[in-house]
Amino acid sequence: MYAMSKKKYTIADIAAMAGISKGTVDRVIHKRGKVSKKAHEKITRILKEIDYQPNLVARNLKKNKTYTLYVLLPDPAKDPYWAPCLEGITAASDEFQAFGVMIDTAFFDPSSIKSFNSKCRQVLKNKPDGVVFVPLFYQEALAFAGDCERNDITLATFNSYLQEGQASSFIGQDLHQSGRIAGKLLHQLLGGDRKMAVIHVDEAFQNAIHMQEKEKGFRDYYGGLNDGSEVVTHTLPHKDIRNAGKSMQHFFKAHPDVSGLFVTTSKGYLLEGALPGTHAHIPVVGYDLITQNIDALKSGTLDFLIHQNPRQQAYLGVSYLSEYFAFDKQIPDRKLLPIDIINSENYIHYLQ
Amino acid sequence: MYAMSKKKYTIADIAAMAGISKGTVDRVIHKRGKVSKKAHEKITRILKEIDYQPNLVARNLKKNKTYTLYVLLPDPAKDPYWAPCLEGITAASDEFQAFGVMIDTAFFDPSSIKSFNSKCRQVLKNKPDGVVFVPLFYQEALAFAGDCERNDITLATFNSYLQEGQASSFIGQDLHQSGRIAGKLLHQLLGGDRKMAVIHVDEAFQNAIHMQEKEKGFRDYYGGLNDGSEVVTHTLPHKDIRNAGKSMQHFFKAHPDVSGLFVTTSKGYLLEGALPGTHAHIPVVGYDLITQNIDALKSGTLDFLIHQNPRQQAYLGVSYLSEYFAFDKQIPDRKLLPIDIINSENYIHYLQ
DNA sequence: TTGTAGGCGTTATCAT
DNA sequence: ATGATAACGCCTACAA
Repeated sequence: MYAMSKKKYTIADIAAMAGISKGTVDRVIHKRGKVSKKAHEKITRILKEIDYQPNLVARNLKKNKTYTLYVLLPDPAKDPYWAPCLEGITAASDEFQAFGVMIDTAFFDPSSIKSFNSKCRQVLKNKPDGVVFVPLFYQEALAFAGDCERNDITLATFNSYLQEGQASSFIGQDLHQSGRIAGKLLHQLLGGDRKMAVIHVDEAFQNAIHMQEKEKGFRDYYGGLNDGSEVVTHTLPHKDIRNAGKSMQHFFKAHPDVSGLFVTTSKGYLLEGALPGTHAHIPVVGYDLITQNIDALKSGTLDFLIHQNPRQQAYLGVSYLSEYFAFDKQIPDRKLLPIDIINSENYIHYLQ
Repeated sequence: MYAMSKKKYTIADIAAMAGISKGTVDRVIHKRGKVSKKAHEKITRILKEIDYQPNLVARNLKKNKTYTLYVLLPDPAKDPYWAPCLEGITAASDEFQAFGVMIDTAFFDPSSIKSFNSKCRQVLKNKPDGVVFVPLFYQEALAFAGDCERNDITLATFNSYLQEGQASSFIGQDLHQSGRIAGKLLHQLLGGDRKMAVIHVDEAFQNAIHMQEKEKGFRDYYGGLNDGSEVVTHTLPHKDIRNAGKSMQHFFKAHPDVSGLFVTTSKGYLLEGALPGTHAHIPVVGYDLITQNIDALKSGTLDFLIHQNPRQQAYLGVSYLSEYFAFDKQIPDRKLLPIDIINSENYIHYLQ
């Protein structure tokens, strides 16, 4: 029989034990000074002895402050990747509004720096206590983070990595490792000594760093095999997206011996019908559970998806700040989520 | 700019708006009667209008009750599968003890019904407010659930399914579907028209239902292919475990054409060195992130593991009951966790 | 340096 | 049927 919790003492209890008033105990607990050495020692000893845990409920009620958080998010209407974030935000909002945390959300256009800057100004004008945001544009995000710091606004970022520690927390994934995972999956499907292709497909330049990290991880994995495997890279730039089929045909003409594809963005579904019909099926690993990708998973165009769990990222960002304000919890400055492997049989559970 | 939270009203606010005292408002909110029709109507209308949300912090402080929960768990020392549950329990304990929830844990021997019954009696004697337990022994667990219900003890179960709804909640996985996932993985690795084997390896009979469900899912998947695939089953009973190699050799003599294995328990690592060296590598899918399996994953004996996330199951069980008592939250009567696919590159993120 | 007296929002009790 | 009041544990202001 293994007990994990113990009796709870109140400040009044401690005051009684020490033969001193509650006020003095409180001063010791909060290190406000103005306490005699004797009293300080006695109380400190008791606190240690009983491992005093303040009643957060009472503390919170007393404070009775309401905190405002802003979430700054790429518009899900412009890129469905972000849609699940709303669920996560709503869940956290429901959970913490009872504790006085109010959450507002603002969208920016993921293809417009101007839109981002404009929303940032709007958010700053509202003087929230905390901000959770996606630092899609590195320089601008850095500037915004500086503004927040100067205004004593606590920060959490997710999805994209901004900067070491500071006042800001990061929630996301190890992109390099996710590239390795993609490599492992294709290696498992195909065996060794193969020619593999990394395909970068995206409409926006902000993903460049993401894509590079993923590619590095992928190459890292295949390089480690030392079995004669080869990796080539093909980029489908912005304007070519509607001609994905054409572009891929050219690519396959130049590399007829490629036997597996790694698509570094959520645009894997574009390969539907763009792969040479003459070949047997070519295994493809992609990213993100957007509906088009799930359809492609079911139809067999895509074999595996890597899930970045945007819902959970947003949920955690909001939760961390909420718990920080409501319960004085420490904010972890780095939280890497598991890298989920998805196929046509287990995707459903991740849609929630 | 998308707002998700609204202003908060107190009972005093409402009383003032209605020109009535707080006491009457409280009576309406809690349906205690002894309120005139006129007052009732007026207050109800206001409550609806402002969508009144009681301040849970204040309510909780007022109640100021401490709740006791018991977790009844198979002894991790007897089966390492359960070890991560302790982390989950500790995490939930840390989180909720500030809200007056005390959590105790008791272990039973997973191979001894007597031990289970004895611990059950011990738990009942302590008259906790809630119990989270693993119903490993169906009949005995049913009896215990009945005892709890009679003693007004709120229940949550995890890992094994006990019974429809009632007062008890279930947290676990869709085992049938996890069998399908194993099928899909092997199918992805091997292609169609193959002979596959389901291997049941276990020391204890309590897993029988689990293993059956998983096998059904697996056969269901392969049956759906309609491509000439075949599935055979081999059971390594309790006493043969040390002779896994021998038993598997016999099996392969009878079925030399088997090209993939699905091990329905956490004992997949026993196949290390038990597979015919003459063959090329035979793909194996197993269950659970215990250290031996992870080693086997790294060495290449196992290709994929399915993660049942015992840590999260225990965490959620405790959390649900804690939130029920501390915040009057409803307990979901069924929570199916995602079925995580693990290989040698992504296991690390699931260990913590 | 120390003690005391409210008050946060909700609820239970006791008068009215 | 209704209203006033005290109490939960913590914290702050003010008095001693």
